[in-house]
Amino acid sequence: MRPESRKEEIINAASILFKEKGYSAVTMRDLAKAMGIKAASLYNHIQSKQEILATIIIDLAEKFTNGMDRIVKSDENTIQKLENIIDLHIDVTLSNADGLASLNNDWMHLEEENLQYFEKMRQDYEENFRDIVKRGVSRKEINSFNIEIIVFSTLSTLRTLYLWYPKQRNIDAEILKHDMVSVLLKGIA
Amino acid sequence: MRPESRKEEIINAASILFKEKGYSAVTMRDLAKAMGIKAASLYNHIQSKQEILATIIIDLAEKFTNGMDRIVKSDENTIQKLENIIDLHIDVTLSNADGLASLNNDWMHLEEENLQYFEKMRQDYEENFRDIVKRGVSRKEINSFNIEIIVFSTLSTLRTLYLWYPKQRNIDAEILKHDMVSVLLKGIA
DNA sequence: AAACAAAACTAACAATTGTTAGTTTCATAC
DNA sequence: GTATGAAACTAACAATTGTTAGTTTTGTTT
Repeated sequence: MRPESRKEEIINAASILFKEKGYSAVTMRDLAKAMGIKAASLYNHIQSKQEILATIIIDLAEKFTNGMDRIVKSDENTIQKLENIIDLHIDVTLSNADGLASLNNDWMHLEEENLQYFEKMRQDYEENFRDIVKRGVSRKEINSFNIEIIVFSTLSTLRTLYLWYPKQRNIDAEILKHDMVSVLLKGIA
Repeated sequence: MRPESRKEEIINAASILFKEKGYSAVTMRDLAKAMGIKAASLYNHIQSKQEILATIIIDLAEKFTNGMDRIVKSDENTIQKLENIIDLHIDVTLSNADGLASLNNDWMHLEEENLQYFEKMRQDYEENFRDIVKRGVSRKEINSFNIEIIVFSTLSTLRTLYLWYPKQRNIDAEILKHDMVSVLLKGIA
């Protein structure tokens, strides 16, 4: 394991605080106290509070974007693609559950270019997802329920994984993936 | 339609602002500007910023609690109960989509008794939900996937409805209920 | 027109905010 | 042991925060 730089330590501590109270409610003094130093000392390592938020969110959004691009390019069928999307969300959630809270709840506090960049990535992601579902319906690979409802219900479950996963003790990632696929794709009734 | 009291107008305006930026990022001056008055004037109608948040969240949480209590007491089967829960979420979402943003994202900024009261209601709600699913599995009314995953995926979809519903133009509530039941209970693949 | 209540206003407060400037501490390399 | 760079510190700033006190406006009722 590569030792964390001081900057990475600060960003990880910030991720946890942002998850608990939200970006706006966390002060630089809160963050400093969590690190065991004074607020001014943070600025030896980071440029601004905003930079911390942007780092957390943009890095994660790019992981999703890159993962989705790979899946879109692949020549698998619809079910396989959906399974890969579920995998992607589980992998990202396992690697940084804290940061996902900021991505989901504090993206609107990004400034300027980063806000636009994020919104573009999110929109593209949803459109790729929707296209996969659409194609699956037209090929009769999945049931022809209202497409928007399929997209919404699946995506909202995957996006909320970060809230739920940490509460499940020692659930194996592979088992989680398998059961997730079952519930989301095969229904419960 | 009963005319809104000034206090209700303020709370509705606050719900919209809280949805857009979160409780902590909305200042009393922001809220006043949205109302077309000065910040100090708000205090002729409300006691504090905190009172606004508590009113929004507690009222909604009680709607869910009361609805769930009715469903639990009923002698319908598991599928019917789940359908009624979906109905409940859709009804509450239609009646106050803005306020649901605060309930979902800003509940941790409630103070003291209200925070405890809210957390108790949320916990009871989830336990009632889980018990219904458990009973459904043991009676073989629904598939025996991992119960926690069923609870989580269904609940996260229903809880996120408030984000998605306003973007769907003129979708009929009855159609929404029907399709929602199909997707959540019968699966998509 | 006088009285009254509702609802707005101005002015200010004490506390907290993100951030900067300049200085000191401390471990490591020479 | 002295030089160096990383990382902490103290002290302060200008702006913004929720809120209060006291006053004026507005519209309705007598």
